[in-house]
Amino acid sequence: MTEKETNEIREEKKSLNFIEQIVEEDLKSGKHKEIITRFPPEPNGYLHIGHAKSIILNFGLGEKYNGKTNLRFDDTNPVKEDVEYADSILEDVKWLGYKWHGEVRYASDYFEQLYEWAIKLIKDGYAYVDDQSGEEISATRGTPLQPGKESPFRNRSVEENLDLFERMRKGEFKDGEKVLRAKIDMSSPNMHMRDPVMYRIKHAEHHRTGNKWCIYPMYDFTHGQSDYIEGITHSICTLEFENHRPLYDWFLDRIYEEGKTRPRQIEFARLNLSYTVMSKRKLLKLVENGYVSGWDDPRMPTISGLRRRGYTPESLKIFAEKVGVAKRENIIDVGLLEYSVREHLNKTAQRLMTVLDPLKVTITNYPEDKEEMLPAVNNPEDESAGTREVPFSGTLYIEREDFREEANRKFFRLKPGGEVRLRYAYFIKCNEVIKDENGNITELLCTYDPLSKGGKSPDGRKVKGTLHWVSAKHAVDVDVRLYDRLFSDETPDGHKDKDFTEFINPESLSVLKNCKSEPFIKNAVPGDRFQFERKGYFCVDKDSSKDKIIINRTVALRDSRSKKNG
RNA sequence: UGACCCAUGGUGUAACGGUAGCACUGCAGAUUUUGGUUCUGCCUGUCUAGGUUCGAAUCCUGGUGGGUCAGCCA
Repeated sequence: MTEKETNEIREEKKSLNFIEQIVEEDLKSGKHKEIITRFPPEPNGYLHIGHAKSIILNFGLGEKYNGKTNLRFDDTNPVKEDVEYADSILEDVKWLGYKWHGEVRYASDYFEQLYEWAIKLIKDGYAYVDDQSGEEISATRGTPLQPGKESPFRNRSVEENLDLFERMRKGEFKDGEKVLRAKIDMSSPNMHMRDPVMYRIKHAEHHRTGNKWCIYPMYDFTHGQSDYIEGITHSICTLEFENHRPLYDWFLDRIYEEGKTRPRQIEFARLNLSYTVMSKRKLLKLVENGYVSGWDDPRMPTISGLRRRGYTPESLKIFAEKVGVAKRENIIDVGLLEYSVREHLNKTAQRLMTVLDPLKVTITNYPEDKEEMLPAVNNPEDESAGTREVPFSGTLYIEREDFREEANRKFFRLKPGGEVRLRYAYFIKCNEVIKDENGNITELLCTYDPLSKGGKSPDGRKVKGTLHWVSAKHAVDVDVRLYDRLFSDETPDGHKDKDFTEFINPESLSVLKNCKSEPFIKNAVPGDRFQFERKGYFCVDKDSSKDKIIINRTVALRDSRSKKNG
């Protein structure tokens, strides 16, 4: 290898994000021989693009450093969780292309162990049963500026605590009657250290443990220990858990046994995207109030929505890579997400010609009844994709916007007396414009140049415009759903006095009926992706039936024409 | 008036005490049978005030600005 080549490799080497740096240091120092990360969703909603970032981060780390990544449901609150959500989460992770290590894990599988640790803490004088009501606990917790007050039950004997806690488990008390709290410091400047609740009573059926338990551990008493049980080395979460870290460590300090892997919590900034909302609550509102058709509506920033919209797993990985990982609050331009799909789809998508807004064109000098098949390239970025045959005839459709009666110099599509190329077909010249009684253009009469077959210039004359087209006789009617951003404001939930729903874009969906596509589309099945030449990337929707193909626009092609004024 | 965290072009993200780089966006141009792709060039940045140092985006201190925390949610 030459010096130049090694330099190039060095230059191409991506710099590490701060978590990768920590991982590499831990591996290098021998702190860990192998890393184990985890993705720990609560099954209480659908995953969104922000979760995708986290999934890609965690599983990506596992892959990159030859470690493992677990998938664990943080299912400690039975009243909010549901198998429907759990199933969708599994589907999304699989779709992204990741395989979790071993079986799916559940925090609920650790309830017995957690209970034993709770007993240990009681015995060691680190936990107590509190009889105060929720309101009382809340009122005595203090504020960030003022210390809290100790519970009158804080100094119960170990024996009494043990007895009470056991009876909590047995179901002797009603919801809210008692809780188990950690005995830490009611005057701590960190609110999470003011005797946090470890267990609460909920006589509710759990989606996995059924009615076995009526006490459920809180997140803080569950997460770190679950990490510990699984041998997680790097427990990566978002910034809002930063203040929980002292508590995460406090519990671990009390149960940790020498020689075992001790997990480290690391926080990074969650993803925010412009022109959308990301919180589960708000997404739920969009679904419940019918602003969208469901969690997988192609306008939703959910993984299932993006999938239906036509995004590829690869495109989301490209996106995650470009977005990076850091601790700074951020709002990513949705344009970067769009750029990422285009980048992937440009290299992989089958090209097709589809006319979205048809205008009839009759080739007056083309022999009546004649048809011919013309070869077209399937993907100019991928020679191995080969070619296909596209039928041509004397009656065609072109895009209505590709013709203008009055056109300036910068408009180099079809105009009266002007000549354009029909892609892979012929040069045509417009001779006559036919209109209805209202003055609407209904048809164009053109002539073609037989010598320009294949779109080649027979005499070297320049024809700047190239249009897509479809033979009328062979056209397949399809419905196309055009999507635009769901909100008209960059940060719809960033206004104090206005609800985010006020910024919903009324034109986020428009449906085009009877678009004309070439016959190739007939074999398409839901999920198939195409580039409709000159228009954008599209994806066959699951709503398609045998007699009607329905297509979603993933994203339009970049368009430098609309930015200038051609 | 507390604790913790953060601060680099319009947006993201590097630089680990030694020339502020990359990507996206924007602008200009080349190529082009997609006004796509590709290629070239350009614009724009270290929150502020001190300090340490031969040298500071980087280390220290004070400000300023932003985020998180008062669920028996995660």
